[in-house]
Amino acid sequence: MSIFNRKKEISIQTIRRLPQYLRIFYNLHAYGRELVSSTALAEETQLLPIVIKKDLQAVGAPSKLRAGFKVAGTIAVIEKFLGWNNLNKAFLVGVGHLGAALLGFDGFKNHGLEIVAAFDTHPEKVGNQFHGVQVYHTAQLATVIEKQNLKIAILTVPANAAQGITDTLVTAGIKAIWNFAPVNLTVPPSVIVQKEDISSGLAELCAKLKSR
Amino acid sequence: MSIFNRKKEISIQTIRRLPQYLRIFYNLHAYGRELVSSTALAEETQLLPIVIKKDLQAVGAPSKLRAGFKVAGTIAVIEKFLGWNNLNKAFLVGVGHLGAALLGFDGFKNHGLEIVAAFDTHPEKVGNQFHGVQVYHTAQLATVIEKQNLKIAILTVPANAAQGITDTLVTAGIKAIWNFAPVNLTVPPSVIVQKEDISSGLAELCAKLKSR
DNA sequence: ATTTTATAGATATTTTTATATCCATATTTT
DNA sequence: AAAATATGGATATAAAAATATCTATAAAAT
Repeated sequence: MSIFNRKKEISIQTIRRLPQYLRIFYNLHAYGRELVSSTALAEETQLLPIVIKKDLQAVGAPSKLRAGFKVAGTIAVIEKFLGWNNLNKAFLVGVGHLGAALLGFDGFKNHGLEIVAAFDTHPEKVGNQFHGVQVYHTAQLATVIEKQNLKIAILTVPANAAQGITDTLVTAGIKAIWNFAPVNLTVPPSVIVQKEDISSGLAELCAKLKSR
Repeated sequence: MSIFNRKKEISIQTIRRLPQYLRIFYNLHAYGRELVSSTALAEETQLLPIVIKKDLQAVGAPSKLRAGFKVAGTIAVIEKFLGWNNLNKAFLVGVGHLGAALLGFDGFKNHGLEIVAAFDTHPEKVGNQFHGVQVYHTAQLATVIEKQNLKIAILTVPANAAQGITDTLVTAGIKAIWNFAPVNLTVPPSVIVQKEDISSGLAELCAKLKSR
């Protein structure tokens, strides 16, 4: 490996903090602020200034020495890094409590995500709209995916259905699955799976509570 | 600090993996399995055997040399470590899409959590039940908290309301807040805040997707 | 004009977390 | 009965992430 193709890797923890920064920068921008220092951000985020400084430097946020990071420019680089500067079409499978809640979450527009279709098997859901999103029968998955050339799936089905649906998604050419089902999905290496599990957070909370 | 009161700290990452183990152990137990090896668990979880071994050793899971970890005994130590062996009463503030979804999530029983009350300000919600949980007006927060001696709050209100509600909760003597609002709450050091933010997961997903 | 100060920038250090290696032993295989 | 093997247990190493330290500089204060 030469020194030329060695791009500076950005750590996962840094990536996970970016949305938080982005939110704050949006607010600053709305208020007309043009510069903000890492110490000011630290107060807002309850992180250490050095963490913020390194995170923003890692994504190449523009700055002015002794003055802070440039608000507009930093928004641009974070959005570009995450691909949130234009909308990715996605769809959701499993219109249960959580699935419906996600369909109703309008914050996704700011996160580069547009949910264009939903799928379920229950007759009383299929054919209706949830928060403006049309619900199709799961049997139509492959067809709709192909027709609309969709790449991102949000999986909010019960645990026992998750792997079956996943196999269908993979066959249909899906590139990324945001998995809210409490299962470890088996997929080929070319497919990205991002697992979401709130019980981890609850475990953390309970452990801290116990040790008090 | 003497060497005596130095208890082996369990890492946060280990704690966050415990619910996953617990789920698998519940299944194994239901199937009558008495022992399971770290290699078998590794296949199921897609983690490395060494990670699982160290995690389980950290919480003091009982094992049999050359045979694996004892299913029933490991369930017991994990549950005890997390305090999930008996139910903690909790309540939820903010019966929006996400709040309602959480009220409908019956998996909390396995996670040591029982939601006994909900709060909101919308007249059409107050006085009704959501998934069997009574919704009170937010103005009654302090009263209900005190009356039922509640310690854990689940916060699913809009960002702009979060800090105000939090101040009320703190005054009422709440010990832990599970925060789903995209805000950094300010609380006294005695109060635990566990922040939940799905946009971090989405950022991770998008970053991986871009770098393909 | 001069001094002070807050900051990005760069580098170094520490801590945390993940991974690898070796060993003793109970189980399985031969 | 003997040999091979898979495993927990213990320790060592490596990688990742967080934190600290130092420097140059532009802005603010004097």
